Amino acid sequence: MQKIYIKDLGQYVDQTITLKGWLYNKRSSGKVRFIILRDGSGLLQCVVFKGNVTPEVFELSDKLGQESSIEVTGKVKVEPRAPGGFELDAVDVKLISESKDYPITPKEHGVEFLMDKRHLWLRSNRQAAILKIRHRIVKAIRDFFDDRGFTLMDAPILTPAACEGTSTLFETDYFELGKAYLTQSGQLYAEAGAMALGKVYSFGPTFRAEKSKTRRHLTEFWMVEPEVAFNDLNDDMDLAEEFLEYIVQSVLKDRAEELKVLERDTTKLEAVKRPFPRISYDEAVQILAKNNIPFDYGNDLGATDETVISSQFDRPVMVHRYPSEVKAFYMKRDPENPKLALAVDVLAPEGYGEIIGGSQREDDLDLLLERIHEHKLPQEAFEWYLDLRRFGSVPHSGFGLGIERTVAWICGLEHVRETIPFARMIYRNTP
RNA sequence: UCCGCGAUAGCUCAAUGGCAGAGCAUUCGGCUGUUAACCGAAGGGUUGUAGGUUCGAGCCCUACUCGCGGAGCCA
Repeated sequence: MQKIYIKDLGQYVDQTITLKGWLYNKRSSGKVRFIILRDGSGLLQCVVFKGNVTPEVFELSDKLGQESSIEVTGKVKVEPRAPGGFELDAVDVKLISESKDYPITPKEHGVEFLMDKRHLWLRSNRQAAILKIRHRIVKAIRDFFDDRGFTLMDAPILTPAACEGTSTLFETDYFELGKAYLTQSGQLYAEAGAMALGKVYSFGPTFRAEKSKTRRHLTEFWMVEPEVAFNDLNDDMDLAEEFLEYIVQSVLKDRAEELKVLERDTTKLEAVKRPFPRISYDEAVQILAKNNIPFDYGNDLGATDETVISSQFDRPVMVHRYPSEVKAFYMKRDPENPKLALAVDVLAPEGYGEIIGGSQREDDLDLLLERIHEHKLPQEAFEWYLDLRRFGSVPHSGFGLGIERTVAWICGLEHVRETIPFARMIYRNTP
């Protein structure tokens, strides 16, 4: 049997149809019951008049608990007052399975309670809107790279050693080979892919065992990492700004309704058009000085520093050429000033912080070896990576975009925990 | 790891050291167009845990547990 969804009701005006779903909320007034039906595609008010249904059905419509699964048959009517523009004049209601004492009521709830009930919280209109926008962002990411000749090449999740040598990693036993670690980045593997296929991207979950406890951190998060052979830092920035513009404009075009549910100020998103401002680390430090923010030259930018810098602009800002000491070993140094790394961070507007980190990679074998020793990394673990410089090395660059921070920014959310179906955080790994 | 804040009904929150309260949810009743509907009634409590001060502690003190916000680190 053909299923009919609420989002398609416009095709069925004045027809009698059957919808399946869950009771989102209900109201009553004497001999009329109003049932708000939720079917995953949208919400619809079903009107149950006492005279239009059997006494048993009228009685049932009064007894239904929130989130009971039901089947409603009725005539589709145009109703300008209703959100979505339609209403169902019910002639029959069938109970599929009852729901008693549903814990999430239409009133306010605290964060802890909602996170404990995350498996049910996903049913709310707001959470559904976030998940649909996340999906649209992921689709935009795949479309963007697929349309530009990139090949998807995912990196392994279990890795033999730290990719960057800095972050704390989750560790697990790995048969006779000792320890394995959950990946913190697919980048080194993407570099191997770029040497094979020219333009690649990896897209998957990454893990950090850092004890970070802020609105921008998860222990498990998703990252997309393009890597392109023969791209220098400027090409990398060109790619990043075209990419972000494409993502934001795709969501604006196709998820206007969901952004409205979230009460997102879309004028802020409409401003996200190329070109993005590009400033050097030195210029960023000057902005901090101008705003009387104490800052020691040579340090990495902190969360408040990033907020101050990004608040100077109405679109994402690209900060490039950081002191190489605070950046990863694989980043190429600026030939014009070897104290600087050819790195770029893209800071989202409105205080959402760093959403992209990228760089041109060190392509010289001897310099890369030097870096590995400077960072006291075990050379044997990176022999395969060094091979990429031994056999036809070329300039190349890439970046990583954090999906959850991007979703939080585009949706205008307070915390990344709402951007992923089931968040993993330092003090929570359930449900 | 560090700094700050918090924990009272299923949920969100009140309660000068002196009777444990409200709204929502639940149950019952009312209303023929409700929009987080509304109106009336009822049930619902070991005040996070363990000690201490006091005639008397939800409230003051100590420790612990859990949570929230932030720092560092990062996307």
